[in-house]
Amino acid sequence: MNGNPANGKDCSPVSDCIHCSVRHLAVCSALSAEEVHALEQVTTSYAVDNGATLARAGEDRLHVYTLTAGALRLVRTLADGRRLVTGFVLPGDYVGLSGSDTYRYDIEAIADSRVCRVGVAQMRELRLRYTHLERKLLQRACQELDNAQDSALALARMQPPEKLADFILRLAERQARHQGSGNRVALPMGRGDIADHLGLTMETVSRTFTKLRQSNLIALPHLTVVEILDREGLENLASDGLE
Amino acid sequence: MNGNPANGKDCSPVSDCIHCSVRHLAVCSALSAEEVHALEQVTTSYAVDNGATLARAGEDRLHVYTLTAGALRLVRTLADGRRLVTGFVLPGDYVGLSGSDTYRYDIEAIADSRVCRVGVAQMRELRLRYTHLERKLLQRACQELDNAQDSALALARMQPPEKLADFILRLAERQARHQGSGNRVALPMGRGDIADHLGLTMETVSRTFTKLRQSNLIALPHLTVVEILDREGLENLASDGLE
DNA sequence: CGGCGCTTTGAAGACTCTCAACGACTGTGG
DNA sequence: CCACAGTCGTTGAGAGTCTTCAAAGCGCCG
Repeated sequence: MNGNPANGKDCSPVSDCIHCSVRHLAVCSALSAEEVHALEQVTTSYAVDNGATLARAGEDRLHVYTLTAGALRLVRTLADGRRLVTGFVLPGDYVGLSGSDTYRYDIEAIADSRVCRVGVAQMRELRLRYTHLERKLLQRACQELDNAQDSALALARMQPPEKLADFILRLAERQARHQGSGNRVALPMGRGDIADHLGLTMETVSRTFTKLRQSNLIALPHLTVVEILDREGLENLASDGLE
Repeated sequence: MNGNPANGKDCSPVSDCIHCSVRHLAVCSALSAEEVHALEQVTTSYAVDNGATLARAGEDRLHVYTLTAGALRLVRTLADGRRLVTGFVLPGDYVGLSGSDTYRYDIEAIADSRVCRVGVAQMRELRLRYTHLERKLLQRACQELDNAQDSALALARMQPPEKLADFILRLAERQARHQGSGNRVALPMGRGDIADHLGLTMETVSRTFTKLRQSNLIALPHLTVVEILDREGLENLASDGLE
């Protein structure tokens, strides 16, 4: 509810990137110890409460972020309230690859989170100074582009069970980067968020979860946890892409 | 029909980038005259017949392309034939921003075209040598990312008339970069391609065209030409994005 | 001029959405 | 510790929209 991420407590203006738990995942991994030091000078680490908004669509794009803990959602809203959740941000992800001067989506925390914030101007300077960083960002942008195209395929042409299977598998793969967790997938987002990410309604998402459960493809030990029972079956459903 | 782009005739192994008609639009614009010369050494300009396939999904990603004339489509196909046209490529556009070792879509010519082809290895070398180029590619990747997110919003949440209005306006904007043409938009792609780009059927696209025509928003002087009669009305339909 | 491919139009049907009520879980206050 | 209220998710019935299937129209090229 608090629009301002700076909540006084739990905000360290100078960070400790070297010991960062997601450094191996984040774009910072492109930097040497010395270069990381330069990054620290312009980085602020913030705690962000669940439900807080980091930025709103249309505002001047003043900062870029790297998530170190928790989860964010990127949301675009049409005039009449129709929503698209462009993406979910997990620890190690970078938010700031855009050609626009203004934010193109709201950035909202869906769990108690922690972000590293850098001004776009400072980031630009770092990019110019350290070509590794620019290279890493390009690489990241290409990956996100691939990812966006996968999402588009799902949005345009898949049926609800296929969409959900695809979503679960891709989330599982992303989480596997952190914990080597096998078949349990955490769902930090609500059913409505999943619906707005897959172009469905919350009701359809709910019905589809039950369908997958009744088919013994997944189990739902908790509202926020999916257990993959039949990975092959899920992958089969998600069609696994190309012809 | 011809899978091999090299058709013998009309293929200049050494190009003339300096006088290229789309140089101001393409990524090459980041290069100095001298640097362009280095690019020329590794570039081949090909004529590509309408209907020809430049690459297939799954093949090793050996080349990147810049389109200098004509039009291409990028196509992903599911096992059962469902298609998504990921995007249309117009002169000046770059095809090759991907994190994958293999092509993620078929690249097909939908008009008699001409491309500049560069090997990925050579391109990588140029990127390392000329940081302008890498910077330009990052900028381009960010723009494409923005674009992909706009497409996702349309795919997920817009209704057919909104999708089509949005599509026409965005195509018009892209074509305006070339000819300063005002209200006439060329449609190099067929109705089926538009359908597979917007997540609809060909029939729905056709019906929606007639609807927009009957609403006096557009005219269709030819199958392949749209004339925008009421730009404001179209933009209104397309909702123009944010809340 | 005739044939072929693409597009348009029409009618029936399937699917998801909408609307509505029920159920489960969480956190709070008595 | 229990009861309760609020939020979020699930389940059900009906309606609307796009799709599917089918046929006719149009333009292009031989």
